[in-house]
Amino acid sequence: MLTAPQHSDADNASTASTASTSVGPAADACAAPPARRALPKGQQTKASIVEAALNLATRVGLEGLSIGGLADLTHMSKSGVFAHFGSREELQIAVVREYFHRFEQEVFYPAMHAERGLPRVEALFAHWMQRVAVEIQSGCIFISGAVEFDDRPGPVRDAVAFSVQTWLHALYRAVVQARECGHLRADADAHQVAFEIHGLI
Amino acid sequence: MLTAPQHSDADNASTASTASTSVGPAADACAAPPARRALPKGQQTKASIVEAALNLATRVGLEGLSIGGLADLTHMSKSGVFAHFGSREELQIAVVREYFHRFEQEVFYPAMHAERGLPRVEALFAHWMQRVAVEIQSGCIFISGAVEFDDRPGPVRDAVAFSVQTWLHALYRAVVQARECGHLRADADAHQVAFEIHGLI
DNA sequence: CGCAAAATAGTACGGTCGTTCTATTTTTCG
DNA sequence: CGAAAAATAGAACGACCGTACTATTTTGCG
Repeated sequence: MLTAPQHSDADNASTASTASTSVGPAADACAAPPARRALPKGQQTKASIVEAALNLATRVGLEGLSIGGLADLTHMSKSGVFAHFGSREELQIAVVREYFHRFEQEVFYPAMHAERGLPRVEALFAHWMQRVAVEIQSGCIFISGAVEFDDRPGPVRDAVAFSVQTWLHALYRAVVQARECGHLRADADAHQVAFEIHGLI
Repeated sequence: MLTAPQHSDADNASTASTASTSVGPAADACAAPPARRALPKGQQTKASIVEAALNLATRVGLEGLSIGGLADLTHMSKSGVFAHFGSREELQIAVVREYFHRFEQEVFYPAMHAERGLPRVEALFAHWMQRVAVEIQSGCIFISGAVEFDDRPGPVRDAVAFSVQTWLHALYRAVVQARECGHLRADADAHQVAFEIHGLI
């Protein structure tokens, strides 16, 4: 996990990350040996719904998501889709979380294999750029979400803000480390640098 | 006008700029002497509707505009509001145009009083910043609009794109002039400079 | 298998939306 | 003033939305 204060993933039991390859804590209550149980049908389709929602959201924004639309895309009934989330808001939040999760997987973790310091900062930047390049023509959910929920307080806004801040903080730490390693001038303002890198994108 | 290829304002007859102080062509079919005719009631309320829509849109985005909502804000009936535009899309376009118009008035024209070259570029930038500062906490329609209509082709998107491009082009010209005046190094990429100024905001 | 539980479908309700149509009021102008 | 024209109101429509409720199907497991 990035720098999450707490994530409360236990009570939710199903953020529906495509494959529950347990990135984090890894220890469920179930002490199942290496024999991977086929994940209960439900979460499977829930994951596919979130997948579809993710694709859709990058094009129409979080606010453009509709349960009926997703029902069509996934060839299900509206109520079938609805049942998995309980509300539209929960669905939006699930999408944000999943997006964040992929961001972790595709940008953050790979970059951690680079040496501390400037190389790591550069790796973060490179992976980020790569991801943005793929998304070009669609849109980053964090950005569009931030605009959409700019002044609309609520859980969805919170989820977006949390994700963005967590990411920004990780970027900030990498910059600090780079300075400690002497890769950056000692008088460089780490916050400022992180912010500017962010702004570049 | 900025650098508008053509604007087709004649057929529309009523972009409802608060006061029709005829910035541009100035020559209507009516050859009225200095005696300003009170503008026909209709356009007057249309202008006030656009005004309200402008305020609303900076907070909820172009996509968040609803005819019913505006009807409440302006103490009119939905159909009363509707009649002025004929469609929601037309209303959105009217808002974009009005925003553009104010941008002209408050950013572009004042800056033209500055000397050609760097001073003018700086004036453009300063007025722009000033406007953004006032809008802070609400939002620039051009930016939110660009995000919202990112991949939703249609007249509204076109209107937004046209406005942004026109503005950007004006900025570009100012930069070119600055270079010609020797205020900027000759090898500076004008497009790049304009783009980066834009990015700063 | 067989049965409980989970997943999904189906239907319906109340709400908002953009739009249309028809009346009524207000403005404009000869 | 008075008639034509413009502006506005009001009610109704169909579409879509999120959600709640009740069947029905499918899954998982002893």
